[in-house]
Amino acid sequence: MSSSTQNFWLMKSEPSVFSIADLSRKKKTLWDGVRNYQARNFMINDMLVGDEIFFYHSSCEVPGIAGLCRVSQKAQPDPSQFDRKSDYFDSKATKDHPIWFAVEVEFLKKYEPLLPLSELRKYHDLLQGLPLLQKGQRLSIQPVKQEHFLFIKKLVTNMIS
DNA sequence: GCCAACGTTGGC
DNA sequence: GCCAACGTTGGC
Repeated sequence: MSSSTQNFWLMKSEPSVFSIADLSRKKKTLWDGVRNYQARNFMINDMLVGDEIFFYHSSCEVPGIAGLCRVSQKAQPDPSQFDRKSDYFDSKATKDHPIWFAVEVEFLKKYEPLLPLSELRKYHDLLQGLPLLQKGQRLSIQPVKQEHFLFIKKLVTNMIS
């Protein structure tokens, strides 16, 4: 994946914690609190400024793709790992040797209504290999193939019009 | 609330 | 390095 061209992603968030509406209000946010090595490595190694991201609502009444954002700053040490009062505090991390990283993301669009997971499942043939649709897939940051990304964008457009 | 699937931890 | 036990994720 580590090319200089644009990559595409899906990032999960529980809307009760941070929703697409929150991002549209803030415009930009540091994607902190990721505590999974695979997700971290995607941020460090593969996420480029300008990469587009589906903002996914998980663990909620209607899980699905709730909007679009993009990487506005490359990965930097996640400050929450140093914060004793944070849920994301990590006693093993030091400023010289941070463990966790975060990219900054910028709001682009809110999808209204969101594109439900149940709707995406109807296209499992066309979306073959999309991590989101794979059984047991819990990764909070997932790569999305360009063809899948464009197809899903089209679904959103058709759904809204 | 249930539970399958997964990642992490820690004893050996 | 193995693997059982545990904690977490997340759809339903």
